[in-house]
Amino acid sequence: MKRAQPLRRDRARLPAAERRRQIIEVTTRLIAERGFWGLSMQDVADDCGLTVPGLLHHVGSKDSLLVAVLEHRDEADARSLASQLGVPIDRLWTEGPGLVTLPQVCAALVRRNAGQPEIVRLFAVLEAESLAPDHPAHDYFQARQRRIMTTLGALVPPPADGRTVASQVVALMDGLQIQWLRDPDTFDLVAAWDAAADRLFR
Amino acid sequence: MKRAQPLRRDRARLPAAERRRQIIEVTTRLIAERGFWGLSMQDVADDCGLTVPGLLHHVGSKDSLLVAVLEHRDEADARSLASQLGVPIDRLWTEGPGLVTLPQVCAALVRRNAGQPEIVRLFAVLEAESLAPDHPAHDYFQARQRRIMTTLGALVPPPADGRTVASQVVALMDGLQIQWLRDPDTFDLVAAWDAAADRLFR
DNA sequence: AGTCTTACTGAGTACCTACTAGGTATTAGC
DNA sequence: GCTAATACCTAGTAGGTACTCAGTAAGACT
Repeated sequence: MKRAQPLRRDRARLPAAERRRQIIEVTTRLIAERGFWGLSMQDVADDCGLTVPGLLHHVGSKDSLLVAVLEHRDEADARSLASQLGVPIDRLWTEGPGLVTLPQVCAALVRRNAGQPEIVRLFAVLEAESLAPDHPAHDYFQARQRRIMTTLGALVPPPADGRTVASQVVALMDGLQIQWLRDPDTFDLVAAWDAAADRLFR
Repeated sequence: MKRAQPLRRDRARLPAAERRRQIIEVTTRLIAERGFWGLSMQDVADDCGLTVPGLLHHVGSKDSLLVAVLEHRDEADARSLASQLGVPIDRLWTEGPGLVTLPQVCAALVRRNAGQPEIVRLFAVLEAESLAPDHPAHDYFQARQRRIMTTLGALVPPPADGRTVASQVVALMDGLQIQWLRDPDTFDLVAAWDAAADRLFR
């Protein structure tokens, strides 16, 4: 992580990996602002300090750029969540009961999200946009929802139905996040979640 | 309300009011599918069986078309909700305690929404898109959120904090609706809400 | 120093964007 | 049946869209 922002306009030829990281970072921000339909390759290229064909050289197409952004996020999120809970990444989802509880995971998730509003907005916008079946991220988000429901549901102790609880937890988190994003200065996401969690978990 | 769907392609000259209704109906569907950034006047015109200038003759501009759609929805929703609760429209929000309870309003809302997935999607997509400050519906949704919080919060009995509860209720509804929209065939919105409401309201 | 790889550009394609100006033709009122 | 209002069209503007092709030059390897 060197300086990412003060990019040089005058002929900055970067190694592919670094340029790709920059492109994904910029795209993440722009999708959060305008959605995927509203994203233009021109804008991405401008913010990276290169031309549109130069951008396409790295990402191939607009659709595959979106996929790259999503995959990058999932990877980073899993890594961060694991370290925040003090659990090795490969044990994050495989272990069912005992290792971590659902309230713990949620608290960690919310606290992480509270620090990166742009990423949260990216997912909020794409989550809604991708409801349309022909959206390039439609399948991705459908699979993601299934994955989240099963993995979170597995953390719920037997008496209650795991999927139902997971569904409510996810709904509440998503909804609170949107309210927070609309009014980030006066709405305290962490406090709102903790209050809601008190009600939801018995 | 005559037949709205089988529109005639061959020179159908409609009175302004009727054409406007059709335009709003079509636009509602298309925004639900693609968002506002992804909406094109050409598509709206095509689905109405007229040209783009013909469309602009009625709505003026793309932005004002969006405003018209939103205003139309609010109006229709208020009317429907009032009749579903057996309350006159003007008394819907003005009366605080006693007339209707929060769980009642929520149950009515969810049941109505369960019957119009396209409208729900319209709001889900626009709600996320309009988080960006330069979105034409940004102010509208900010005002809407404030309005909903105060009016729903006023229905909560004194011991609890109205705005907090309202915030949780709205979050849960929004979140469950998205999950439902992603999987409308197997996800039962009304059942999911009733289960969640049981947990949330004591 | 020379070769190979590759990050990147300039020019161009085919098409879509919202929107305007000015006109036509259908309808409503008298 | 005439006139006025208006629903709608054709043509055009100025600009944006993703993407392709062929070439240039910077860096790495030998």
